[in-house]
Amino acid sequence: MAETTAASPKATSKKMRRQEAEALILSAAEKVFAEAGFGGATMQLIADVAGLPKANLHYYFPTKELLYRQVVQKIFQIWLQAADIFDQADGPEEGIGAYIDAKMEISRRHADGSKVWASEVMHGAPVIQDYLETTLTDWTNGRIEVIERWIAEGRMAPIDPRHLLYMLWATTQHYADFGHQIDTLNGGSPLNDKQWEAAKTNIKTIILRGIGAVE
Amino acid sequence: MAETTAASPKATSKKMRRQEAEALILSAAEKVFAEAGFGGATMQLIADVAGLPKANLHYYFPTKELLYRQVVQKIFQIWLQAADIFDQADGPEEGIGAYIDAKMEISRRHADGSKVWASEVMHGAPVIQDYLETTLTDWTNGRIEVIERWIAEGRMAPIDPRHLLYMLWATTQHYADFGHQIDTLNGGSPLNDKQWEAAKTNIKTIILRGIGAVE
DNA sequence: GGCCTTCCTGACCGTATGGTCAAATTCAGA
DNA sequence: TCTGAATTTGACCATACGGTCAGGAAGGCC
Repeated sequence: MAETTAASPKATSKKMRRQEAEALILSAAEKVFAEAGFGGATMQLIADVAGLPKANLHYYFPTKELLYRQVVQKIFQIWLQAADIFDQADGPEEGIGAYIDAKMEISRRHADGSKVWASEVMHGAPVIQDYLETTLTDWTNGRIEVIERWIAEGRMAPIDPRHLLYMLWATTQHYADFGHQIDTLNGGSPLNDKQWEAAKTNIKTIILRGIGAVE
Repeated sequence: MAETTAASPKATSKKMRRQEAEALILSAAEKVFAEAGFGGATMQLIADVAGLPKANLHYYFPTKELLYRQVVQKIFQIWLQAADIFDQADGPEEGIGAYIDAKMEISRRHADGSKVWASEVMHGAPVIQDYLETTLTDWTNGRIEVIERWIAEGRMAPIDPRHLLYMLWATTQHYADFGHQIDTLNGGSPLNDKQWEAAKTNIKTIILRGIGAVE
């Protein structure tokens, strides 16, 4: 998706619609923010990646911080989408298993976004603190209820739902955030399809058995 | 440890020994790099935190990059120390259990360092790539051998050791790197002793049962 | 005390950065 | 074709940053 929009820069017409210009810039910004962090990223570099003059960026996004904020919000939306899978499931094996699959897919397809999010939270969430306190808190509490119900129904062991969620987030996002380290330990090459499948399988095996959702 | 050195800034004498001055600066730098990232950190801010004039920093650490490199190396040493526990263990339950404890303790006591490391790796490890390729690769391969032996001896299920290690790293470091998110979801307060214990217990329960090292 | 090494620091410099602006360009609709 | 709103852009600005340097201060040692 990120490549899709970025791969079609200023083709025929010289004037862009607001929508596609913003998408192009957001895509470039996501990449640069992921690689350099907020402080290390420069508007000039983002402009170069987007193939636009710097002044044009400021036309669509008045300040660097505003641009950054939109990038983070974009990720958060994707992040939340994986939530649906959780609710629609019948039990822990299906629900948590599918959630792991979904989050691993996000780690693979939206690695840059994941890094931006991680960076933001690591630095104390200066721009999305309100999201953490509202949306994320609500989402978390909702999922805790679901897990507690599963436990009450005897469908999994009495694990603290909160720490289980942290483990799910940590493990899946690790493949995006620490992708470079994993690639290095993989001989310098990114994981191939088979290895991604192996990763998902291993995680699901350990966690689902670990919480007593499977034998 | 970080606080110990930082808590005794220029008391009586005006002149510091190289060793204590460097320790003071490294401690301040770790904090600032963790909060702002490499690009976002400024020598001026580090100097302010250390309580020294900026020019004094450049006396001990000629460039920002050199200072940063030393901070990262310092963390890496601590990181590797937790390895010993792994080897001295008799089996997976003891070895991995103790490793989780040790890494959780590091996450709690050296949260800033962990964040600096995470930031560095996330941005492609520009300054410690050689460490990843040599020391970390060797360490990882050594641990994989140990785990494979345990599997061969039937003391745990046939899990891919590599992905198990990633899960251990991810889960334990999450409590440092995403500490702010966890604190927010905890009502805005840091985890207390009891909660840290609960976290450790939950992680050990899930993983040790998940890999078939306990019933 | 005299000397020399080490340490300290205010003032300074070149550069790069985020952001501004006014003039030019494009294009849809009347 | 004309008009006006939307878009594009090079040139420009003030600031903040990493780093330098020369001169001063401390303190160990004879």
